[in-house]
Amino acid sequence: MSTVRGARERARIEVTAAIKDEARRMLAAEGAAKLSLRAVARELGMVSSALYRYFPSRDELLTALIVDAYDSVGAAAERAEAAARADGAPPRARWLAICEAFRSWALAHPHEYALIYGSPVPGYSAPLDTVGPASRVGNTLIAVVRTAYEGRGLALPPLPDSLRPEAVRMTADFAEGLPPEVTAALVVAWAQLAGMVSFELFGQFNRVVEDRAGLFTHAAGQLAQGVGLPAV
Amino acid sequence: MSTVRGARERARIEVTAAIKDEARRMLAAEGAAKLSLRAVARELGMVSSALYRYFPSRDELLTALIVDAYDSVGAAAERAEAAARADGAPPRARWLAICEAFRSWALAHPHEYALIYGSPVPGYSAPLDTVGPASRVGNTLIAVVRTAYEGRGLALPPLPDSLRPEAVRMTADFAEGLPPEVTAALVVAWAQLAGMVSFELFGQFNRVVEDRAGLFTHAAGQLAQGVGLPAV
DNA sequence: TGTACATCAGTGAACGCGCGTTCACTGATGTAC
DNA sequence: TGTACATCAGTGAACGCGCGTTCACTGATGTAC
Repeated sequence: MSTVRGARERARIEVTAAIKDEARRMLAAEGAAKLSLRAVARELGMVSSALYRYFPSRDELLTALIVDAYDSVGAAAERAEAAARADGAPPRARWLAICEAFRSWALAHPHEYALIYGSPVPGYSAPLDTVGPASRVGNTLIAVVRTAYEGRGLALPPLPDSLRPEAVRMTADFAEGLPPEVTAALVVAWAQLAGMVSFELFGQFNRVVEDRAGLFTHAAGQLAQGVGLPAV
Repeated sequence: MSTVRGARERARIEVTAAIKDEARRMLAAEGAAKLSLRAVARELGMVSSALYRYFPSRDELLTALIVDAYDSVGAAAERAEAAARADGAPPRARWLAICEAFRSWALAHPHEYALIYGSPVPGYSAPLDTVGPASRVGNTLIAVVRTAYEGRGLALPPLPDSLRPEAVRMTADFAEGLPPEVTAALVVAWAQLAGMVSFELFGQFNRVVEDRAGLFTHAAGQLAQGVGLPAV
């Protein structure tokens, strides 16, 4: 009954997926601003109004793509971490694995990256559905650092007194169990990690950096240091 | 003769400026994607075709805005550095002044920031005219660090052997006189600085960080450390 | 198992919109003699 | 200083385009009796 729903229901799922796939393809080819319902419908051999059976508006389609992108990069980060953990890698190596996975995903999906980490799409404001998926990469980083700190107490990153209340609040909000010093350092490291990737992807490294992979790996290691993960 | 050119020439300069001002205003209100020649003309009480006397296409207008934005943020960084230097501030304080000026400019001009440091405008590729203005902030950071290193030799940031050739090349290209270790650290720090600002501006800190100014200042200090600027 | 009705995916035409760009033009400003 | 011509800013109409969204419809799939 619930598994073998009628042809109608299965068709609906398939068409919805086909629409998202095609939209993703256009996103990759042209960017979010050029994504149009009409173009997607055209490519699918449907009439544009038919899409309204599946998405009530263009913004809803965009939201679905955003959620999918967050889930995609989140899953990539989680996979990389799990693989490193399965190899018995220490926390620092798992941190680096996540960083590399993040960059690789971004290079492979530049427009999806831009959609979620680039300038907001004008006139579009992300609904709350995106909050959960948006935090998957960050949570993976937090988890790695947490296990490192649970294993053995480590030297804490510096934290100015003026920032301590904020660090305590953030810890309670999404990094329970970590020292506040580490939470603050983590948030900074995460923003800086994305900064490296954004500069590479958005062209700021053109005519400046050539060995981008090398520079990124180096920076990711420094960031690991910054959150207190031991060098060896 | 060259100073008191005819009314025609003066008018041309004024109208060109008015067009750019209005375009900047629309950029601030709606973002780059919504910037249209027709809307600018409408707002200026002209007919849209008249703009073609001043800019041969929409892309040329965009380029002018991009160059202006780079110049604007570059000038802000240079002013902040000069003011700190005039106060006799040491290199670290001048570095921090630049960082704060960068963030302040970004918060005051979010769409201009997005235009130059956010996702590239689809279908638009920046011409070479933008290269010079684009490097003003970076050059200001380089200059501060250079004076610190010329003053007294300081502890060098770590640099893996595999990255040394690239660091040497970058040094020769745009940071002559610095140790390669510092050049590499500088490029990383610059990308990470922008990463902090982008996360704040593009909404990644929503529901995560509240004391954004505090976190940024802390991070900017850490970055100063990272390029070898002494804590005191 | 067969029939009557309800559901719903997809159609096709239309609405109203805004866009970049071209083109022949008019009329004011500037230049040469 | 005055006149004839050249330059050029701005006009207004038009071209061709693509967009999101609505709406009345047809016809196939599903459901109840």
